[in-house]
Parts: sequence; C-alpha cells; structure tokens
Amino acid sequence: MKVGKPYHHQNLRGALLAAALDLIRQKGGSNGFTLREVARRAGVSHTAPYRHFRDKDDLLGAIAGEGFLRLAALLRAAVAKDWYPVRRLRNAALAYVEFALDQPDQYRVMFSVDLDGELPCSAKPAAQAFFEAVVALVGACSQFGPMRAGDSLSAARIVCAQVHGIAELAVRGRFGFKSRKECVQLATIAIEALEVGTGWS
Amino acid sequence: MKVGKPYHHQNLRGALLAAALDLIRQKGGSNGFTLREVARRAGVSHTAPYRHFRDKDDLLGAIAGEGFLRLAALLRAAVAKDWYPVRRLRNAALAYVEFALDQPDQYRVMFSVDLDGELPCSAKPAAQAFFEAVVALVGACSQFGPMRAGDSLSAARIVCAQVHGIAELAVRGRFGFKSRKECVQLATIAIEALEVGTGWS
DNA sequence: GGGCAATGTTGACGCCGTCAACATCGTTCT
DNA sequence: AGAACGATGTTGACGGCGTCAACATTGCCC
Repeated sequence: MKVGKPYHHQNLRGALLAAALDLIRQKGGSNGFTLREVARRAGVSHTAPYRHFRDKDDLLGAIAGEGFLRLAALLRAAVAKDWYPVRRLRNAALAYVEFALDQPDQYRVMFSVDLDGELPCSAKPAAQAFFEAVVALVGACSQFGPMRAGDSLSAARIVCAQVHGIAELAVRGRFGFKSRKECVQLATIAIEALEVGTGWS
Repeated sequence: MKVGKPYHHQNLRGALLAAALDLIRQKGGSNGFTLREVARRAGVSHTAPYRHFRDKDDLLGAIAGEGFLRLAALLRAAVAKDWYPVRRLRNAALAYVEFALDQPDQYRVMFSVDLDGELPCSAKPAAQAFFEAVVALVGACSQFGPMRAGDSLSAARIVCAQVHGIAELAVRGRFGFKSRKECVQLATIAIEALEVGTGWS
C-alpha cells in the first residue's frame, strides 16, 4: 500500500462537485465550463466523471440541486428570525436575492438546467421542495388579507417571479447596479408593493 | 454569367440570421446550436459566417438585438390600443409575456447574451432602447398616484422584473403551465397587484 | 484466495470554434 | 478598357471538447 496517490479517489464525486463549483465561479456557467477542465482540477483523467455522472448536463443538474438545497436552508434561517408571516416572507425574499448576488453563476445554473428533459434531472426534487416551501410561506400570509391576488398558488408564483426577476436581471447586469445594497433595496420596495397589492398589509 | 449559385451570396448576413433563428427554434438556444450548422443551413462553407460576425457570440448578439427590436415593436402596438397610461402599461406587460411564450428560445437568447463583455455586443443599443421605452411607459403612470414604489426608475425596474420573472419561469417550465392562457392570467393578476401596490389604482 | 462489481485510465472518434492562406467577385481609378 | 484592390467565400488545419469502448486497478464478499 503506497502512500502516493491511491488509484481510487476516496470521494471523487464530492471532489468533482467542488471543482465544478470553483470553475463555475471563475468562468461563467455555460461557456468555458468543460467536463475535462473539471476532471483536470480534480486531478483525474478526463473520463473519470462518467463513473459518477451520466454526462455533462447531469453534473450541472447536481450543482443546481445543491444550490436549491443551500438556498432552501438560507430561506429557513431567514424565516426563523421572525414569527409574523408577512415579515417572514419579506426576510425570505431578501435572503433570496442575496443568495443570487453571492452565487451569481450557480444561480444561473440552477435556472438554466432543464428539469423536464427526457432523462431525469437530479435537481428536480430539490427544486420542487424549494418551491413548495415558498408556497407554504405565502399561504401563511393569506390569513392577513383578502388575498386580492387570487389563490395562494398564484400569489406564491407572483412573489417568486418578482424576486426571481430582480435577481436574474441584477445578476445579468441589466440593471447596472453599482452596489449590492442597491439591489437589496429594490427588492425591499418590490416586496412591499406586492404586500400592499395583495392586500396583506 | 451563369445562373447557378453565384459565388457571392446576395444577402448572406440576413440568410445566416434567418437560419440561426430557425435552428434556435428547433434546438435550444445554447446546446446544439452551432455556427457550423447555421452555415450548413445557409448553404455556405463553415467559415463564411466569419465575414459577417466576429464570432459565435456576435451572431447570438445579433439575434438578441433583433429580438429586442421586435419586442419593442410589439409593445408599441400594444400601447397604441389605449390612451390611459395604466392600461397602456398593462397591455404592454401582457404583450411582453406573450412574446416570450411565442418565441421562448429567442427570448432566452436575449437574456443570456452578455451585454457588458469586453467586446461590444450588437444587442446593447436595442436592449437599452427597449428598457428606456419601459421607463417612459412607467413614468407616464406616475401621475396617477403617490408612487409608493419610490422613484420612477425603481418602479420601471420592478415592473420589468415582475414581468420578466413570470416570462422566464414560464418559459423554463418552472410553473408547469398547461396552457398559454394560464400564464397570461397570472401576468394580469401580477400587474394589477403591482398597480395597487404602487398606488396607481 | 478467487471472482466480481465498482472505479479509474487510455485511446479513439466525430464535432466544434477559430485561424491562415487562397480563390473569386464587384468596384473604382486611371 | 483594364488593372488594382477590398469585400466576400472556400479549403484545410489545429487544438479542444463530449462521449464511447476497451482495459487496468481496487475493494469486498463468499
């Protein structure tokens, strides 16, 4: 048993995911992100990833899934800071855009991955669980107003879309924000407008 | 002067753009979209596009630019159907999501293109003009309420983000809409909620 | 201890984006 | 008219990529 590099990597799957995340943060998620470079960074041959991922899209799907899990955890933490449903929702919304600003490239991967392709994507359950958490969050607000915005599912979708739109446009540089704070402020105003508009406050 | 294929294509640039649009509508904008396939469909050699576009991203930028021009025209038409600013904005919002639903892949290209890279992107002026039109549209609404949503630019951003978020999530299949109508209805509710929330109605 | 599935490597194939060198055309100047 | 030239299109090449097949190594179970 030599001490040098063992033939079998102990946790290659994890190492590949970590290397892929690094690479995604350096170069944009789509261009310049290559399976071979990921393998290179993990110190293995260019086909080793195929023992752990079906193909390139499968790796990206795993990264997206990890992102949804992390985002869900952040939302839980944000929600736990208050007990009043409307304020909970507001905290969650801000945590959401902050996540997108902190991990712009992973965020893009999370929403560019195809969840409904012919092959199952490993990010799907995480994404669904995430969205259901948002629905629950919004549902808890519906007792505080006439829910002018239709049913609870529609309200959740609208809130998601509003926050996602801000995050997406900010991350893509379409707003020309110079500071992160500027974006968070916009999200605050937007969420408050929606609260008024839905009749929650 | 032979009648066969002339050596010089009369309008290769346009033909390439058309072929690229076709290809984008068939296969997704990012994967499977290759410069060589575009050239093949236009009936020219695989490097002919380089006489008209700097590189692949430049071609995609041109497609994005064409999309912004088309979208701006649709918004103008929608706005012209009414004179009351708030209803104008509502019409524009609906036309926006309808465009995204009609041209999902081109819509994705429009927002995945990098407008602020080191090389200038030909879509930038069109995208800027488009956004300024929205700002003007929203600005015209600001006389109808205390503009609770801060300044006019912020309001325009919020409206853009709301509509873009709905379009984006719908186009990516994240809402699981079964019909196009379902999406338009959601957009209607969302825009009305924002109108209330901003104090315009 | 022998076999077997899991894991990693090597090498190959076809495709891609891009570049350099060359061919052909339209136009403009003399 | 005709030569010169820039614009436009082609051929061929290079390196890189995703993926597959064949092979090597390892840990584990009977």
